[in-house]
Amino acid sequence: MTTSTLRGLAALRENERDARRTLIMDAACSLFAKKDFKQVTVREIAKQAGVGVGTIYNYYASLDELFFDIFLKHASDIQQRLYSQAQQKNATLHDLCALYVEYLCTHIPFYQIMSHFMLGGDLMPAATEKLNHIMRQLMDHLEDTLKKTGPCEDSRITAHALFAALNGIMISYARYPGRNDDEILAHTRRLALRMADIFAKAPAG
Amino acid sequence: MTTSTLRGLAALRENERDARRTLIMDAACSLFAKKDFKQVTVREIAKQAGVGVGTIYNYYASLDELFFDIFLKHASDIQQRLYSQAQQKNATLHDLCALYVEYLCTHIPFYQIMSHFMLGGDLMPAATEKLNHIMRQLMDHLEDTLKKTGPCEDSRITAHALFAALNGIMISYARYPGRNDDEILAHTRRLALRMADIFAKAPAG
Amino acid sequence: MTTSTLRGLAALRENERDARRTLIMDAACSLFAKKDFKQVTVREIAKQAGVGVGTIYNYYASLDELFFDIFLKHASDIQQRLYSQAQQKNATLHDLCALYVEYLCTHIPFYQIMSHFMLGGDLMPAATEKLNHIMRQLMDHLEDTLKKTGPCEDSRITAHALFAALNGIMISYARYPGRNDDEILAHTRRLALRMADIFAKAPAG
Amino acid sequence: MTTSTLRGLAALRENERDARRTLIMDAACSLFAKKDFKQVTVREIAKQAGVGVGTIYNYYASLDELFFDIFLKHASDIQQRLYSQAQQKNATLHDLCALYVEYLCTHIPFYQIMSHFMLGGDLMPAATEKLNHIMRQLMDHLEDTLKKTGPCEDSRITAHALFAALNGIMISYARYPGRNDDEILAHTRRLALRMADIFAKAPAG
DNA sequence: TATGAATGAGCTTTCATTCAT
DNA sequence: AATGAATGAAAGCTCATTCAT
Repeated sequence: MTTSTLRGLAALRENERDARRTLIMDAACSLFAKKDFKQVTVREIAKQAGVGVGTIYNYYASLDELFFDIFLKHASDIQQRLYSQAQQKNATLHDLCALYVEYLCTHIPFYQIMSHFMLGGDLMPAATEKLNHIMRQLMDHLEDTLKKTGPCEDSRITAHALFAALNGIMISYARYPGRNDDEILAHTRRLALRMADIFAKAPAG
Repeated sequence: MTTSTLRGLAALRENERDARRTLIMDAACSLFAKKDFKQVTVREIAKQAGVGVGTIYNYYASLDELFFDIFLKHASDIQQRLYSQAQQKNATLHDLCALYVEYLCTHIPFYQIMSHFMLGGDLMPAATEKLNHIMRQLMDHLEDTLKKTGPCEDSRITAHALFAALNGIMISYARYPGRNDDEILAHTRRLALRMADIFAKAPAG
Repeated sequence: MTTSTLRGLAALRENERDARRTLIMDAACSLFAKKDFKQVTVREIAKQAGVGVGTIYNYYASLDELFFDIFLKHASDIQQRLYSQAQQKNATLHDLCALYVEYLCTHIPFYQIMSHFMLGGDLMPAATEKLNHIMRQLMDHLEDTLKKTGPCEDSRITAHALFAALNGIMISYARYPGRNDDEILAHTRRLALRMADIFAKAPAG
Repeated sequence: MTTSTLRGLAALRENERDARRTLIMDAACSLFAKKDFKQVTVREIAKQAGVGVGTIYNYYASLDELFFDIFLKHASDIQQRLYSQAQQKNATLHDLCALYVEYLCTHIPFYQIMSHFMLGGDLMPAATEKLNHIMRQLMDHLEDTLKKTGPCEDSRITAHALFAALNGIMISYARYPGRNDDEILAHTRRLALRMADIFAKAPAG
């Protein structure tokens, strides 16, 4: 058996491993549609994924790690979308805000997980680093867009504020009691656009 | 025994009852300092409060009810502070934003509970109504302040946006991993002020 | 204050005490209509009776004692009815059986309590003695009726058998799943009459 | 691994599973000797069985299900015995009655559980069906024996009456206060035989 | 590597009983 | 005598995690 064959096998195995992880993540996500992510149990995930309970622990050291992985996947997903949007001509701050909030609004579990880790979860150092990396990228993107929109002296802090403001729309209105999904989507979208308006006119600082 | 004596006794008992409720709430809050509010158990609260487990159920039908009561108490508290601030001369949007965010920042458990109920908690109808009432009051207050700050056509939606933006500061930075409490307080305060700047210049809509 | 006055007062108090006990028993019985007697709580009884929880313990040392008192009351009640029936001309074994089973069938909680004490309850000596006394009276009554019905050498054991047989109708059919109350009453009644037939022709032994 | 090996393994597992269920049932039954079956707790059963608490819930969804399973096992057991007895030559109604009552008398917990489900327990539909099935079988057996014993027009209702009468012996005398086990066994046996006498001479109806 | 039965600490909640008023 | 708030042991049950196969 040659070295290159070994490398090929290893790659294959790595691929398989990733496929399994994705399988498990997807199973978990599909359960989030039905219930609060904190109520989803390992057993349910295993059943949904069609694997044994123990198998999950071959891929994740704990449930929290699985949840964090799901978070990363979504974060990467949204980054991708924002980047794609930016590639298009004339993409404005409005578009960015709308895209971001719509994404959150249609991926509530992602938002719940993010909240979980930001408000109470104790992340491991490795996770913290990854989180910071993602945040920095996102913040860069926001800052760039803000700069294109208008002059802004302290653009970094404004980017932070914008990020906060958009997240806040979710926490404040994503499950407003007594409103249905369509009403909520309409309201959050409207707020996102208003937020873009306001930040577009943000004073130089 | 005269009528007035009876009334006195009843009042005393009512006071005592309130004192006990406060005792229990305070015990719960003090535990929130150490762990996520969802991880706090009845037993711990009872021990902290120096009462029996059963006693708690003499005052609250369930843990969720206790948590909601804590939420109400804090919501009322912050309303009070905002109102007091507004009474003072020259209270600005900056002051309001700073006060609100500082309050949240120094009462994280309150924010966690709010998030819990807003993101996933199933509130009973009575609770929902109370929640809506509080929200309306707060929104009125924000709207008033915005109007005083400058012309604003669609001031209600702007108030909603401001509320969301301030809450978002918390979710986004209140427990930013790798920073200590002072740094976080400084950062959130700075963001609150920047947010006030931005909203003060909000376009008429 | 004279001795006779004191005696009058004492009697008054005794009456009042009995009235209270009856009040409590009736409250408990009215709750039995809604749920299994084992599920009825002291709190509920107190509320239904319009007295404080502690008051019940002024009249009964424990819940079991209350239940036993209820049992005694019903036992006495049914004795009374059987006795009245016997006073009438031409009262037959059929009448006795029908009356007994109908009584049980319309007083299921009584039957449940009886079962509770016979199958598992540890009675205090005093209670045991009372129970035996009642049983002896009932057995005498059954024996007398059997003797009137026909010659029967070992009439005592036959009385025991009849008593057992009638109770058995209840345990076996009082809550037969899938049948409504009327059907059950009809079936148990029919069985009671058949039982009377059979025992009326009981061999001399 | 061949198909037959797999089948072997599956069978082994099924056997193991049954063995575990039996282990748990036996543990529960052995506790019934000491206390009312309603007072037996999951923890006690687990300890007695030498397994963890959670293990029990791997085999039964609830305590009630375990109890019902115990009931089924005993019901099946007694059916078996009655059937075996019937196979022998000259098995009479006396033999049947004696066997049934003796079985109940030496398996009081079974009788308690039966009473529990018959008097108050809410059975699931599936359980009700099983219960009815068993009852029908037993009743068929009683009816057959009665027919062999003598002419009997309405033999079904007489079978019902006999079943009730035998059960009644238990509820009425199985734990008669003040008598020891031997006395009780002797008395119930005597009553069972008397009952057989009486039913053997049952009028045609 | 995949499995899933076993585990037991841990949860919320109930409720008979007590006792200070 | 009447009260009802306080109590805490005890209940049934859950579920993340482990580990022998």
